[in-house]
Amino acid sequence: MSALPRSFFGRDTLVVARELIGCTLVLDEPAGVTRGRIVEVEAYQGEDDPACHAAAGLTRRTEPLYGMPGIAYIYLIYGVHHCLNAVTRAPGEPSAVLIRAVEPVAGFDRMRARRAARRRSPSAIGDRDLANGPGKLCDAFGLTLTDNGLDLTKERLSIELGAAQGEVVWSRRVGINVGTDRFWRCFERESPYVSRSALNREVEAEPRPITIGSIETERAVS
DNA sequence: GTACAGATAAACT
DNA sequence: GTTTATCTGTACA
Repeated sequence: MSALPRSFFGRDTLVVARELIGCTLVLDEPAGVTRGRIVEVEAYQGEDDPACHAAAGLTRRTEPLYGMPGIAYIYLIYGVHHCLNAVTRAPGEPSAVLIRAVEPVAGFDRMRARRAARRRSPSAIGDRDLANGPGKLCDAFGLTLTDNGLDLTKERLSIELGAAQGEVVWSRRVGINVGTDRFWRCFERESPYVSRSALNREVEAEPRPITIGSIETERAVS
């Protein structure tokens, strides 16, 4: 297997989001390889998307969003957790896919150790809870602000092609107070490895209309 | 099983 | 000084 090329990421964000479902996030370290199947993502697209960090325009923080597709945009949220995004579309078109949950495939011990290291009590962490959320995922893969700007088409952290399993559905994005009209979260409906907030959600099935290249005309579902 | 409060730091106003 | 694309422990059913 080889890393997805830059051309994969340099497309419409909703298309990239959908096709990332089933792909494998790969961390290659001297200690071993850590792998997880992506089962849940969210799209954040353009300065016109009020929930996208680029809605505030180009700043030092949002600079990666305006850069090359295939770059990792990692930021700290609530002062505690990190979130991993893959930058999409062409340079100057700020957008990204937030990787929200993966199904652990390899490197269980490293994931468990890194997750446990950031918790107060040493209670056991089940496989389902290793990476079923954006913050947990970054903990499990050891990703921090120092990894912001990593090139996902290179060796250390990459994504390999894969296919979704079962039904794939879309819902509103979570954890935000604006832009909630957009059904831009995509996940495997039957996967036990999606985040808790993906359960019992109003969803719509595929196929859904996608207007390539025009976020203004993107359908809002009420 | 669900519900809630609190943690904590970087970026921005 | 305010905001934030979350997780965890504790409480209760």
